[in-house]
Amino acid sequence: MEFSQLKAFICVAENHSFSITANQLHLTQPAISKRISTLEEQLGCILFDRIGHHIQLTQAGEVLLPRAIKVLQEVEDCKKQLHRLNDCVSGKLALASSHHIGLHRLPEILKTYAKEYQDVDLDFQFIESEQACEAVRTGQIELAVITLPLEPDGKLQTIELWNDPLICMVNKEHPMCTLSEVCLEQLASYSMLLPEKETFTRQIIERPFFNHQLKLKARMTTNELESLRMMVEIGLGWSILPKSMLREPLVEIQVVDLHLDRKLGLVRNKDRILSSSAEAMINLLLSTRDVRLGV
Amino acid sequence: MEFSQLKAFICVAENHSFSITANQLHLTQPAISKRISTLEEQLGCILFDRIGHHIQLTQAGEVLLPRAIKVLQEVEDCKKQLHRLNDCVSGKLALASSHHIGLHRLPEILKTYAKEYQDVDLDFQFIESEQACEAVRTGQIELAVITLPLEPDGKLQTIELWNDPLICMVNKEHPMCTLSEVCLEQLASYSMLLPEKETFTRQIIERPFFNHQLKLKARMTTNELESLRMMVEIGLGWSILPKSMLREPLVEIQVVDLHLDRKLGLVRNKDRILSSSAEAMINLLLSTRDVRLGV
DNA sequence: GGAGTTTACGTCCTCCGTAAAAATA
DNA sequence: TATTTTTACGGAGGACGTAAACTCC
Repeated sequence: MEFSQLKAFICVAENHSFSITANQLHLTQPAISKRISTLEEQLGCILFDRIGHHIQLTQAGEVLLPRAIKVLQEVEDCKKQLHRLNDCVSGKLALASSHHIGLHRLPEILKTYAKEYQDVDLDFQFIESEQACEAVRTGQIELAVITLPLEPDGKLQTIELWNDPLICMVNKEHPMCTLSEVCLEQLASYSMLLPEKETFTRQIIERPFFNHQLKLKARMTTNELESLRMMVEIGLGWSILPKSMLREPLVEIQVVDLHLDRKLGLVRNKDRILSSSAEAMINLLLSTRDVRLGV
Repeated sequence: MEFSQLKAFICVAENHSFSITANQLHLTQPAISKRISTLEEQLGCILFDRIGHHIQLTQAGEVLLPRAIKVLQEVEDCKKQLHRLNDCVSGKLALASSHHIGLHRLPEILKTYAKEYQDVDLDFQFIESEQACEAVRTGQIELAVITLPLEPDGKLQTIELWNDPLICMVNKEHPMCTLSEVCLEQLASYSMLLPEKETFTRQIIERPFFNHQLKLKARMTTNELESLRMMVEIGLGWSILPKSMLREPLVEIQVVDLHLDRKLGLVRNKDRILSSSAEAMINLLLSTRDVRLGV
């Protein structure tokens, strides 16, 4: 059974005529005749009585007609809804972010989004930036708002949103506080605290020291910047953290020739088609983009 | 959009695999690949994300899946119902009969039928036998139980059910009652009453007199045998009526070499497919067939 | 004779399968 | 390397259109 056959069948049933149907469907009479007879053959029952030139439905035809109409109606609805997908934001959005961003940057945005797009079923979770990239790569999540990786990934599209300057900070009672500024060598001589291995932020921090063949005296690592700050606050050593996290009793240490920052932004899979909900989220995020990035 | 495409789409969505789908549908992998890509092209949207070897639905695919399943379900239901038509008696039955048969032969049959086949929507009407034949010919009614025509009609199938002997009857005070039997010539000399022109019964009555070049002295005609009998009863003349209608104050007159009867039965259109309800009615009517007809 | 349906036949197009390439695990 | 999807190409089957036969009005 084919859609074209059902279309012809319905048209013939409504017009009681093969030739009128042929005109309406822009085909020839024999084509319609064949379509109907093929349909009848495949269904194993006659659909029309041909009483001279008068065509009328058999009992089987009467049964089929309303169902055929319903089927074609369904198909039309399908097409309409698919076309409307582009205009209407709905469906599910699997979104992830790192803890730090999720706590400091996203709350306002998520609030606006949830209010604006109430039809979206938002699935939000905290994942480490690196794991988030992997989840985007495998398609488990659609968007991730994270610390962007230093190395581009052929399968991932990254969009920078915010610049997050990183500064060196210590407890105000640290010996370095007496110095107006320090150099990398001095800094490396003090014990310090690092984010966990394999994190993008750690790579950013380590790079300048590596370039100068300096080895860092890392006393501890942790996976969350919040706990890293806590450790700095209780005097376990210096660290490099987002400037926005500076607060009592921490103070910034000026380091010669060290101007670090990390790029925060979103990641998506190049191979995936964007859902309407994800597209809306991207647009919302872009509207909060740092103007400095635009330069 | 084609059914085969929807089938492939559903199968791929369920298996997350083109190759497994190909096996299940007894096709090759490239065939499935093409079906899906054609469907995507026609719908104007991508249905699956191809993330490496992992296949998963896009938002558009998620929208289409339940609807596609519904459409195919509908189609399956159609086929089932059409196949079940043969086993189940339902639908509409447009049936007609002449007054006389409807009043004397059908009541019991209709009662049985209505009780046995409660799903049938019975449309029963009284029509003169000749008009009933015409209505069957044009397809307005499906079956007619009537006095069968003398001449066969190429488009109509007639099935004899009952033999209805016709006898000559008069009011018991009629002069002919004194005779033990009469001949055709004597009969023709008395005024009489005839069914309306163009009726099958009238043709049957007139034929023997016509064959003997006798002219009937018809005083009146009427379209119903009941009223014909009434006229005979009040002494307007003799008539020829079904033997079953004989009653006080009517008596039968024995006529030499006159053995008339009419065949009662059903008529259907050879060009029309029998509905299940009509088939059931035919079977019921056949079970009441006069055994003498079987000889 | 005119209109409508069916049948017959030639052509074109579509869809499938095979084979090879590209990409991924 | 082995598996999966995509692309390319050749062949078979189906669908349409033209033309003619048949039927009915």
